[in-house]
Amino acid sequence: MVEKSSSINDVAKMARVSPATVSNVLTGRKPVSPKLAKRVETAVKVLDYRADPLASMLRSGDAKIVAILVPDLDNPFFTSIVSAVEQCLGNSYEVIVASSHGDEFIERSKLKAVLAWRPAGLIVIPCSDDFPGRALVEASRTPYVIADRVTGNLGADTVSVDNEEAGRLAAQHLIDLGHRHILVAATSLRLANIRQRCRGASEVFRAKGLPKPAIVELGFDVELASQKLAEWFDRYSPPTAIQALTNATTLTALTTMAERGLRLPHEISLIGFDDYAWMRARATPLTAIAQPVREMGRILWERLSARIKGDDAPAKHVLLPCEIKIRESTASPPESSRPRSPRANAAQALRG
Amino acid sequence: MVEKSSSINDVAKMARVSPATVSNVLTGRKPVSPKLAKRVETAVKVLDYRADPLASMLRSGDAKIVAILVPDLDNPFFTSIVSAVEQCLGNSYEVIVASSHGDEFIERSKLKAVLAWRPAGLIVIPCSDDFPGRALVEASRTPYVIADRVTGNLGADTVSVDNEEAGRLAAQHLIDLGHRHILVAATSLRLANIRQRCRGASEVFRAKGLPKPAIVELGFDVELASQKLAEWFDRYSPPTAIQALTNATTLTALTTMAERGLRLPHEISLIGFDDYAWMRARATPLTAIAQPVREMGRILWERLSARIKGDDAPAKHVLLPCEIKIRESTASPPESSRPRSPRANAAQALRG
DNA sequence: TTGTAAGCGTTATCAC
DNA sequence: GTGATAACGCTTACAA
Repeated sequence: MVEKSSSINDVAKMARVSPATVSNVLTGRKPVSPKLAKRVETAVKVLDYRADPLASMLRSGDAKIVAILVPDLDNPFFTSIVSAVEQCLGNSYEVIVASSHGDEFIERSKLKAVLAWRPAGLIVIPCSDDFPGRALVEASRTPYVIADRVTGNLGADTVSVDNEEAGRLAAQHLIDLGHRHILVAATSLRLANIRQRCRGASEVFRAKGLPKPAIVELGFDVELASQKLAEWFDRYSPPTAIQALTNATTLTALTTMAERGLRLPHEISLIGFDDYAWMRARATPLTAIAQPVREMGRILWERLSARIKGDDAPAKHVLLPCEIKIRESTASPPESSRPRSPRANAAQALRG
Repeated sequence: MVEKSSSINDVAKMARVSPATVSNVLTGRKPVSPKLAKRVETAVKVLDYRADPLASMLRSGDAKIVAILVPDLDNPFFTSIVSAVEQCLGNSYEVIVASSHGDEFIERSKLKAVLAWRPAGLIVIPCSDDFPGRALVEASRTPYVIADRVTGNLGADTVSVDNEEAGRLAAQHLIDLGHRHILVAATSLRLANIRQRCRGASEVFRAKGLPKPAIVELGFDVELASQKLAEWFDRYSPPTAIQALTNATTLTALTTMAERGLRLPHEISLIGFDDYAWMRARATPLTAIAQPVREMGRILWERLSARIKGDDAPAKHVLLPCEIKIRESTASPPESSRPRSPRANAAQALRG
């Protein structure tokens, strides 16, 4: 025997009021006399009633859903954002997640699918700066906030870290340690946030009158990335330090160094991006640029919920500061350093 | 000017048919003559129409949603499951995710919230074996599949890895290398899958006539876990090898070893659980027990979609094999703690 | 095969 | 302050 869950009418009947009054008690949109309100509340408890969100939404146009669209659900940074937002939502909103798999076409189609549910709001990490899907979102008039990747000229709220500063922080640390030959490991310069991190690094070098650091674009394919970095090492002499611009390139740098037996920090210094447990769980814990993920989630929701509540102030662009966690993967460059040939490394390895 | 998105009536009007016919063309529930069908299809294209999923669901009772409830959205294993499932879904279903934060009470409340959306199906990684929320799910008659954590006596489909074998695989490898003093690092023995991994390990030892390995329960709090492991090291003499039973305890083992300056693999061998990029991106890549995550996602969806389609065969319990990735964090135990055998000596000599 | 009309469970409107 | 009643946009009897 299937128990049909009770509807607003059942509650109304039991409380001897009209369904409208039940609705008013529950949503609080209109005042109800305490006496009737109490009757309704007990009926709700007895019947274990909860409003069908679908019917309620169908009528009101306001679905208690926040949609989150990210480029990749296997990237811990993106999932940590999802997690951080989820923790802010409590019981009042559900989360729909979707992944664009880094593809603008999929992004558009997922956007359509997700918007069809008329979510109260949308948080999106676009897979490209121009975010062509934006038109779709705006046509739907769904409140939305762009996270992480931000060109800045879009008319939407954005929440990201101060990428230039992140770049500066790392470069400054490396320069302070005496490094002059730094390799900046980027994923793709087609992303504004990556370019900003590069710019931050370059800026510090220029300010000191030093030549700009080299930049290598490793892409998003893990296998290919290691290969590209290895090729770079072969073509040019290895740098004395690597500044990774994402968690992925941190991993790539580590992989290539492990393959070549280059030891942290004395042969090469490495400064990672993001801050995960595995970066600390090492004989040589990684110095890293930590993004304030929890905080990002919090602000993302703060902005979005403001928009949901009807805030129509001009777009705000929140820039959160990163923090440098200085640990042991960065140190002064080796004495003999300055451009070294791969051969020289063998000699050095013998010392270790 | 706000463009109201077109409804089924607009399509019907443009195609000069009834709304019912439009519905029948789109859902395919009833046959429609090719001529009208074509008219409808072009109208749909012209108006860029998509049925409002909420209205459609309200009427039909079938929401194109798969809900996924996990204990922790910051644990990469759980998010990798979400990701793997998401990739199977294509465009026909949306994903609602929720986290129980490892708390049965929250689990129940999230379950209620999520079920209120009448998802077509539910995938759940319960936070405890008895899964008290189960009653809720069954009362709602939502098709569901339990993943990862499985007592086996629940009347639901389950998909997990062969945990005993996972435990055996690791223990066998360690024994083959000559280890006799192994520490098994578990999160909590209240979880059946963890107990099974333990049992697998113990079994191998018993079969060889060796004393059972020690087991330490580290819990789910990262800070506390390191502390507990450190205490264990202090109380008993450190083992020659650690067999981690989850990705979290792998990290804990690594942290404690780093803190104490214990070097892999010659002072202690470590076999990790799960297989992430960071485990390979090390001077000493980690030997690890890899769970077939993609495959789990695939089977999870295969089972769930079968149930959604009405399959009412008795519950199936799928056990997927783990794979051991032998790398360099495991080696023969150091001279002093190892029974002498020609084979072990040879191995040691090679490593010289 | 197709159209008409009746809901699905809620909230908004508008009388009272 | 409260209660009928009419939508919301769709699917599904049922009639044609």
